[in-house]
Amino acid sequence: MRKAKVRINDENLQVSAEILRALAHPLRMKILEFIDKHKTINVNKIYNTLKLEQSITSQHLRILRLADIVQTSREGKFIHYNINYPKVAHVVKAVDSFLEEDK
Amino acid sequence: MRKAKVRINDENLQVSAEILRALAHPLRMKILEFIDKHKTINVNKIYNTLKLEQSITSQHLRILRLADIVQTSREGKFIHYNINYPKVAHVVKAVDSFLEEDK
DNA sequence: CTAAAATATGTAAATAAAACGATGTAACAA
DNA sequence: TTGTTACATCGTTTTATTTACATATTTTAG
Repeated sequence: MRKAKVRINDENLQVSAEILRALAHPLRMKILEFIDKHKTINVNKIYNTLKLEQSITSQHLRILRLADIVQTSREGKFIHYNINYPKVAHVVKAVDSFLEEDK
Repeated sequence: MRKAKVRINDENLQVSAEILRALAHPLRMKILEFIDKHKTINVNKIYNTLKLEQSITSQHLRILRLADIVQTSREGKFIHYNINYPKVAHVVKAVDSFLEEDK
């Protein structure tokens, strides 16, 4: 099956690299997996369960938010995090088609 | 289509993050794309065509080599770089299944 | 053997990211 | 109100990455 090949310009490279950077941290991946596992979950649960510092957790969540990898919704005092699956799928697809043996 | 869900341990997280980090740099992505485009190519062609410094190019290639994203073969004075597609595919698949909506 | 070409590596300086602790803000409960 | 909980952000220190330049290594040509 022949796949479409995406030719990438410098701006795209910058953006793609930024998103990959956001993913490329063990703690962030762990947090993401945790959110994923629960579909939606608040910050307290994340850092208590994973035994992380509150501020560190918030900072990593911020990076994920800025990269648009997660989304939030407030419910009273709580802020629920959930994964932006379309975005993740997009990233995966981008890396996939960016380097593709079958031209 | 239901996909297999990979539960990931700390070591896997570390390894995945390392590979993603190697990918997550605009210049490295540019170099990778260039290698990809040519299937196999030497360092000279890379830095001359992309207008990069020789040592910087070598240093980024080193990072890609250590992450096992590219492979090399020597032919006389020249060292040919080519992409380790199975590895890239593996990374893509890992990210893909790591965060997967369909459980 | 010596010189030059192709590539890699060492290292210092610059820059960026991470961690840490403290403070800020919003929502709610008393 | 005031206090407390949930979360975010700020300022600083620590650590990692990137760049830049010089030097080293390997191979080949002369």
